[in-house]
Amino acid sequence: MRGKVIPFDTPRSAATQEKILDAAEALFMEHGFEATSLRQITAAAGVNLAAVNYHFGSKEELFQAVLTRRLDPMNQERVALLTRFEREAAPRPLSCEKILGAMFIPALRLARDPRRGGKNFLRLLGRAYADPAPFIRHFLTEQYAVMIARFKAAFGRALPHLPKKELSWRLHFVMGALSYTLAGTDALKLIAALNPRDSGNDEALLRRLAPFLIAGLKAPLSQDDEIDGENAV
Amino acid sequence: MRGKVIPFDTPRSAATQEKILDAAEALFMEHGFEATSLRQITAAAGVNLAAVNYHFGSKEELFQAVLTRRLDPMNQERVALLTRFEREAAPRPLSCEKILGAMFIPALRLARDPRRGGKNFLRLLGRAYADPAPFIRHFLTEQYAVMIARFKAAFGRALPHLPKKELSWRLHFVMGALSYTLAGTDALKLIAALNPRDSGNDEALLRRLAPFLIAGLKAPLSQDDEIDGENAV
DNA sequence: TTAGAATTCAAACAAACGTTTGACCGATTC
DNA sequence: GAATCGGTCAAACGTTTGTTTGAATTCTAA
Repeated sequence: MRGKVIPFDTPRSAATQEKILDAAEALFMEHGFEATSLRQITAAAGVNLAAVNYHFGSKEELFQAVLTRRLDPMNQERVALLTRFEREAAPRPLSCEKILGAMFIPALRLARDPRRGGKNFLRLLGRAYADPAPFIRHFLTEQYAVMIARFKAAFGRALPHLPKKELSWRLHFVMGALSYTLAGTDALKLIAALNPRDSGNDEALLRRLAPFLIAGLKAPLSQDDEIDGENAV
Repeated sequence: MRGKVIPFDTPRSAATQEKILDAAEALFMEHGFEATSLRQITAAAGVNLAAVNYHFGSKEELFQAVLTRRLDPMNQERVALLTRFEREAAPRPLSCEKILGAMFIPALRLARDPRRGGKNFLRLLGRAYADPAPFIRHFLTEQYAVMIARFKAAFGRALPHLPKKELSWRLHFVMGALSYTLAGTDALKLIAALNPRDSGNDEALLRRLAPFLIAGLKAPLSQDDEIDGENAV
């Protein structure tokens, strides 16, 4: 037999699946994919060890399910928001601020909603971005492809003077700063240390990040912007 | 007996140690810490399985040795370069460009030098930044503490209008974009796709990154820079 | 109420892990 | 030339890993 049959969602099945997903989300976030065992997950979820393979097929498929559960709705929300902003602004092109807002607001909403995993999931997502496992990279690339393409087009209209190549790079840097920030164990501690009032919510963090990224995106196109290495090398 | 005795470096010992470090560097870079086994490493290095524990004590200590070998000299070089730039510019404060140059140039030199691991090591470093393992985070924090403090002070002088809190955040974002960029499996492919001429060297990548980050660092201080969520939430 | 499917469960599977051991080799030293 | 020491080696250590199995249990439907 090739492959295995994942059962339908009866009420009973859905309950244990959710317990597994919740426990896996927390543990994968804490220790990463490789360092988290199915025994830890099933113990934390209060279900039998075999339940993961029964309901999800394998550890890898469980990980993908953990990501999909939150990521899919969030990315759909992002595209929908971008579309709405564009319609509201038409026929004028959208500003960088608005576009970045369309990326951040759904993430912020998710971070604020404990029922949807809250901050935990964003940290997991940031970690996944840096994970070397091929199946994770492949999964994320697929999951993000349409959204990224959509936003790249929007940024292209907002920054018409930028060559496509340069834009691709800058968006790459944006994703980097974003995922690193989200993944940050240290970042959350940094927040708490610097501004105890904001402690515990990623919102303040992302609101700090946005102006930084916008300035980078809007940076003048460099003919030859030295980092001044000539007299040093 | 607490701990174990790591032998002195006789010529024979040094040779196998280096073979192990080289193989470990490549494999840790490719698969991460957890997903790389000592058997893979010793097989690739052409040494006996027990050699790792004999020469380094444990897998964790091997990983730290892999990082230290390159990171320690590079960070010393960074601080030395910063000091030199400051002396040359005195009594005027250093520009952001120069400061960032002091961070990037040693990294570029390392990336260009195949004898020192070249690109491989920078990718490994980027990965390590995102690794959840406590011993890695602890190690990096210690290893970077003095360098970061030194650069933060320099940036503080270059951007006197920025509150310390804001500066801490922006430096955090800089480190994020930098490490994500270095770690990027995809980034290198991106380079090759966008500009085959530059293919294979991280230099072009970092030269693109610098202006982006400088613009972010210099971004005006936001009183309340909306990402415009009010009418969307 | 009973047949049958869906789910749970304890137990076992083979494989891989990091680490340790004790015999063995080769050079250096007394 | 015997003793010593640093180093290598094959083999085994005890755990832990993801996955599978087949019997018990719970639910569903006729």
